[in-house]
Amino acid sequence: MTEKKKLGKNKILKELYFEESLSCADLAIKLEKSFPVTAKLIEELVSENLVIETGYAPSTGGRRPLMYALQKNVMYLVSVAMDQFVTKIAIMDMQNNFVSPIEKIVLPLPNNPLVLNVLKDKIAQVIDSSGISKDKFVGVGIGMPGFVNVKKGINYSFLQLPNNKSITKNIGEKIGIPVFIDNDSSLVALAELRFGAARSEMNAMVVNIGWGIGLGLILNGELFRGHDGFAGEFSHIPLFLNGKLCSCGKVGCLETETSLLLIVEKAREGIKEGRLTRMSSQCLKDLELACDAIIKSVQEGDQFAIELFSKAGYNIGKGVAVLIHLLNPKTIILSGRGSSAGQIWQAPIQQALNEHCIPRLYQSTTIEISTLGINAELIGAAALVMENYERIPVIKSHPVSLEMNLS
Amino acid sequence: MTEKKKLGKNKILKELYFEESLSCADLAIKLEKSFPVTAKLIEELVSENLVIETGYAPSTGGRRPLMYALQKNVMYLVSVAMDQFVTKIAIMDMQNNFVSPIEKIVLPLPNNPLVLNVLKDKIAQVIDSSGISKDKFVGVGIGMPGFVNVKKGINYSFLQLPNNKSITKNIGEKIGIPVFIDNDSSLVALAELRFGAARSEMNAMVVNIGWGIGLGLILNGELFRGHDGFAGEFSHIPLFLNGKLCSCGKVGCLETETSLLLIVEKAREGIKEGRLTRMSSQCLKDLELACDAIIKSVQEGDQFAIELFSKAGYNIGKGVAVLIHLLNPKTIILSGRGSSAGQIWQAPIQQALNEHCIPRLYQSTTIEISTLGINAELIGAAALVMENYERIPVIKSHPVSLEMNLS
DNA sequence: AAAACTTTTTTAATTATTTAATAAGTTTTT
DNA sequence: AAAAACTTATTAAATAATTAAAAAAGTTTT
Repeated sequence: MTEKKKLGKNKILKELYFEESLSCADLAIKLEKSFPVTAKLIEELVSENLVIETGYAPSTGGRRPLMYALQKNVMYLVSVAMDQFVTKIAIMDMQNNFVSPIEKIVLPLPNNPLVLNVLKDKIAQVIDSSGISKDKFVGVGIGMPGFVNVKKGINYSFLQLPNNKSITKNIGEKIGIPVFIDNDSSLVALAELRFGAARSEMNAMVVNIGWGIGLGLILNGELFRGHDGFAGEFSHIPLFLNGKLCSCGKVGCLETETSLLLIVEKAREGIKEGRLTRMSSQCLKDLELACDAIIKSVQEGDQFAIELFSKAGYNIGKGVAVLIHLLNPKTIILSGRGSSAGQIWQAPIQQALNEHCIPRLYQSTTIEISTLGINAELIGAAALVMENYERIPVIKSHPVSLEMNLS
Repeated sequence: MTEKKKLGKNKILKELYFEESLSCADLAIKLEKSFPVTAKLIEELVSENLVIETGYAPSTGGRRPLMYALQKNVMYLVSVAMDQFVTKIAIMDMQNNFVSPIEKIVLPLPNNPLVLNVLKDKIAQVIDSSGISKDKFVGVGIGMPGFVNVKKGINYSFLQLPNNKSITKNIGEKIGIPVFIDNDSSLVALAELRFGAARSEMNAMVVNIGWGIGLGLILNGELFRGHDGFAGEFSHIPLFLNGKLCSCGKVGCLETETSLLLIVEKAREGIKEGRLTRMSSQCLKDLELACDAIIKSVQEGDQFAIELFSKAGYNIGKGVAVLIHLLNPKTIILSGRGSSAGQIWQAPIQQALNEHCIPRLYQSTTIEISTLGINAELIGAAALVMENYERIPVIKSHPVSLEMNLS
């Protein structure tokens, strides 16, 4: 059927997005289709100018495979990464390149009824000023903190519409392009799974070290979201008997003992108390800059900064010990803003595991630092759109235009 | 192909085991095959006397579907449920009935090199004395505590063979029937998923309240085992700062604050200290009988017994709060030996969730008590064999014998 | 340098699935 | 009460997919 064929073609495009370049044999296996069927679909995609032949790959002991990749300048993605304070918007191509400068706007989410409209306007503006025709956009992917229901397109924490209406629908109607949303930490995990340190991993925990401690769970090779899409509330597991009130209203959450927010606060306090450090109270005023400054100090060997990260790392490790016991992952990936501090995390986390984990369990678990760093969420937002690519109804063929032939 | 056909037939037999009775239309959907193909396979299975027509089901608004079920007395399962002290062996048919009395032997696992041989002899003996011919047994399913690698057939905690050789292979060679092993709590969860309170659930946590606090995770409708098969080590998550040494060598594990073992110990202490209760130190001597006695006392309203369960329940609740935050399940099932105490668990666990869980999360999670009770592990062990049924190579046709026609 | 082996691609033969048409039994609607 | 709508079952023809075999292009071994 023509409907089934389209699905097959979309799957090929999706696979090529995630893998960059594949042979017909590879694709046949991934699609779980026979070789002849796959070859035919590819042939059609090539004639539609959506896919190109990229030449022969080195032989693996036999005939060299002819490789295929996505055509350039034919499809684009809009990716949006929001945190509690700042929102970043970018346009990405099918090779994971940023094709326009990353737009950054200050947009505080809590108690801000204007967020949705500002966001819509900004996305529209970015698309407009890119000069790329709208029908070349596959979709908009948005990552945001809070309790996000992916299927319904609702964020129960921020950006709420009256009657819990779908914000993906709302934005989509304004922009004219399909919209997908997910929790920020889930998208960080998705980015790591598809393009980062967890690539092709079957069981991995991606810890998003940011203003809170987020978690994206990769189970059986897929992002796990739970029954309502709220899985991964790592920040608020009750782990400490410290009597500290958390932003969520409970007491003793993991977040009360570790997070970048806490580190910045403690740094500010320390300086006030006259701790010896290369950091100044001046450079810690703005939250984002403060965070960058502390991480820089860590890398320059500042003892106070290292102490702050070590303590935070140990407490993350206590949380990770719980994860390892419950889910027996192959690897733990440290990602998000805080991961740029790099190897500093390893020792204190490992220490916590030594103390709180059954040896057999932690010995077979590795801890790795993200290579995607601060852009993980943006990459994940783009990946989110392509994860859903089969389900996007509109698929246009792109005939070879004159300019294209000339270029 | 004949190989593919066999696979399809085995899948039908498997589906009928788990669902008891299905129409051709149901099976076509489950197998993801077309109606004609499914109908043909069923026809063959009927003529091989493996499947029987059970008449017409009530109409759901159209022609009444002809239902199919597994033939009786054609296939049997051996299921074995081990705990640290006692091992139970049963023979089950395809309708989940125990066709022989459940054999119970005292068999302490720790530091006992004889376990494997005793187990093999006992299984052989049970099969022998059943009078059922060996070729009617599909397989042996065994649940056991410890770190079990399902695929490799190894238990790293007990029953170890030299060089970490597969115990499933070892037992299988002696018995002459395929053998499968899994962790006890995983099998309890499997039983609940297939025949119990978690039936057809997509996301559920099955808490196995026994001598420890086990956990079986049902994620995306399947039993989740983790990278090495060790997922669900609920008993040993570091949750308390109580300084109590756990059997695992660590400090502050969940198990140090809740388990049936702890309840029995505390009951014994309480009586020694002269607590007012209907229990006597006499009836608490034997561990299993003690446990039964305390649960009976709870149901009879004994205040001391209820107090013990309430405290244990609250601490289980603290652990469950962690599960809910991390995995956002739809339901929590209390199963295993302790679940026979029934509704007594509800209040203290709910209390702990109120205190330690974000409202949005626990409000959409239900807590249910198992209906399978003490036999959950045995049922799960049988289900384990059938979960793997497609992969079992030997499949015999069972021609209608004379006696069968006469009966 | 030839033979044996791998891997990919192509083609033809086989097999499976979908579709459509028919029929039978039920429920809902008119 | 009869007609319409719906679900299940059966069959045959049309369509599509898989499998098997063979060819092509390389690599490795003898």
